[in-house]
Amino acid sequence: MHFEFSPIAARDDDIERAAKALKAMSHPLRLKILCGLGENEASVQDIVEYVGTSQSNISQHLGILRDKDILASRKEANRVYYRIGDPRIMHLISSMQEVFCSSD
Amino acid sequence: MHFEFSPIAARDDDIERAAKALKAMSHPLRLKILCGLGENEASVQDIVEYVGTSQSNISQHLGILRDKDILASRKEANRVYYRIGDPRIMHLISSMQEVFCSSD
DNA sequence: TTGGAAAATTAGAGTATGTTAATATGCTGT
DNA sequence: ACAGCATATTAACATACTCTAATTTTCCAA
Repeated sequence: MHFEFSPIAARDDDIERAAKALKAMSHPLRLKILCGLGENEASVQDIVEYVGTSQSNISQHLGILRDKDILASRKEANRVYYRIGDPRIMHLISSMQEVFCSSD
Repeated sequence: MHFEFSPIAARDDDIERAAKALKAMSHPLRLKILCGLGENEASVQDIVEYVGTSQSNISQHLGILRDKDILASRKEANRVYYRIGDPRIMHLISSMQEVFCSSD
């Protein structure tokens, strides 16, 4: 093996963690939720309107993001507000925007 | 709707493209290949040894990454060499390393 | 041109994901 | 306690993924 592996190497646990997070983010609706949220928070209803699908569907997607600690939630009266919980995830989303969004 | 959506807004096509790319990268073996490659290139055999699974399995994962234009390939004699084709993808992988890898 | 290494393809089975529709839970105001 | 809105959960079905094992293709060397 004459070449150099792992110039950007990573431990296998890091790989696993990253892959799980990416997988959770790699659904169009979930990614839209994350990009739409940005630094703000929004209620489930707000998100339903923004994304444009059923309440049940959104709730399930939010559950996935919450379970993976990508979103944090806060209950206020009748409503539940979601926000991006981890600043590192926020950073990653910004990077993805730089890579994939043409808006300069 | 009293809050601000889309501080990091993105067009739906951008979201779709990004989600597809993320999905392709969000498998542990594929992510390991990408992180292992970095700026270098490697033959299929090298990758098989590095990742540690069957040739068939690696070839299928490489095919997925190639189809999504995440990897480019080059044939030399008997072997096929793969590398990260898109500098933007390279940038994204670096960002992910910053976010997920503890190595400082 | 034949043998063998390197890589790709195919088929099949098992598992996971995503959607819809229906139902349940929880909270608020009265 | 009750009515009604907001959110979560469940079940069922369809689709997509992933792995293994077997086979095929491609290329080089003798």
